[in-house]
Amino acid sequence: MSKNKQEDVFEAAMQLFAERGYDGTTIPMIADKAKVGAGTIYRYFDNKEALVNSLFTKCVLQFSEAIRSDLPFHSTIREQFTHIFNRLFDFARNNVEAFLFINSHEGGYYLDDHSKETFNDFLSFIIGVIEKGQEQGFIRSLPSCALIATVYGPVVMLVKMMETGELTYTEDLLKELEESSWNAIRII
Amino acid sequence: MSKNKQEDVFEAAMQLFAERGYDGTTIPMIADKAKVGAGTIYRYFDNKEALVNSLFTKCVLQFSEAIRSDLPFHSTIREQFTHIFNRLFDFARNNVEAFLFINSHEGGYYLDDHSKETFNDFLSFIIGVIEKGQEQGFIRSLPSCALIATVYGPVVMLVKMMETGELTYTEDLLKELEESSWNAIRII
DNA sequence: GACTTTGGAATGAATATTCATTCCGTATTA
DNA sequence: TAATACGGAATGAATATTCATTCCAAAGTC
Repeated sequence: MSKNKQEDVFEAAMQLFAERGYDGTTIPMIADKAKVGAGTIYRYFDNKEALVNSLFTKCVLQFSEAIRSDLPFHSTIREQFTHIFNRLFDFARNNVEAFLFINSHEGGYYLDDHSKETFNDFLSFIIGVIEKGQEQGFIRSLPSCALIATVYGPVVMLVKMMETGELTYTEDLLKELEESSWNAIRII
Repeated sequence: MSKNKQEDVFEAAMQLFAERGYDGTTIPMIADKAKVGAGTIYRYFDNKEALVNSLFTKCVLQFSEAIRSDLPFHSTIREQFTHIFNRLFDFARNNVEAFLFINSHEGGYYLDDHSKETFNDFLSFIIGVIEKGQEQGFIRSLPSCALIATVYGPVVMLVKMMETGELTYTEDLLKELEESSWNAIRII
């Protein structure tokens, strides 16, 4: 029998939300998967919405931390890009459900202000890096959100493809993808 | 009073599904938005699943047709790429809901074989173009699905951003984005 | 140490609510 | 007028949420 029921609920909810979406997942489904009573979930969370918001911020913070930690601020933009791209992919591969959960629930009508703010804080950090690269003349002068889409958009799809088995991860593939992404945003 | 109720239902369902997802959208919501009675929906569709599948294939076929028509088969790959990229963006901008609906529902557990097949047919066409480009030595030797992710992933995010007002469309932006996408997949 | 008390955690059956689907009286059309 | 389309209330199933009860580990008592 598990010690930390809240963690069990988080884990079960994350898997189900990632797979079936917020509205496609019922509280009994979560309870079953977490092996707790349905009522137990309400000891930890006010309601289903509070659960999804709590889980969302938790995942975003983990994600943010994974990308931001150890960023080589004083290296070249090219090296910073490599760091971020690799961390992004590492996180996505090691936390597939969390990554897919974040992407499929970002923008959901059930997210509260705190969830949105947490996500935007993370985006601001990335935008900062991009703008420094642009000032230094290495990165295309596209709107920063367009550059984020250029790099992040493919990663989301690629991770889904790896999850379904359409695509197999190798280190060489990662290197190719990184180069490809860099070519997309750099000034050539 | 509208003449074509089925079309009204399709339109309302598409908007709601695109915004709130399949499970987050109720039949009464669709009926209200379409200004028909809930029962009327069942005159045209067996049930909610039949509706979403019918709408999905309809949207995919429109999308597919928009991309495939007039493709300059005998021009260079670079020109074919321009054609596809521009058509893709045109379709997405002129049919935002259809485009977002397709992307957020592709892979849904409620899709039937016919829906999946329709979508895969379209993918096969794109893969064909990619492989020809690879044979000719213009396109990176990445798995074709990875190349699709590289081009398509950003478009999905960009269209969402334009929808929320984060990003504003201009012809120059489109040109920049096309160049950026091409740089991502071409052999440099 | 053995026994009792206690308070919070956990449960899952019961309740309240929402939703897909049906049904039937009315309106429209041919 | 007969046939068909329509609307929206009615129905029953599914779902979120509550709550009376059980369980259990730790504290208190002898």
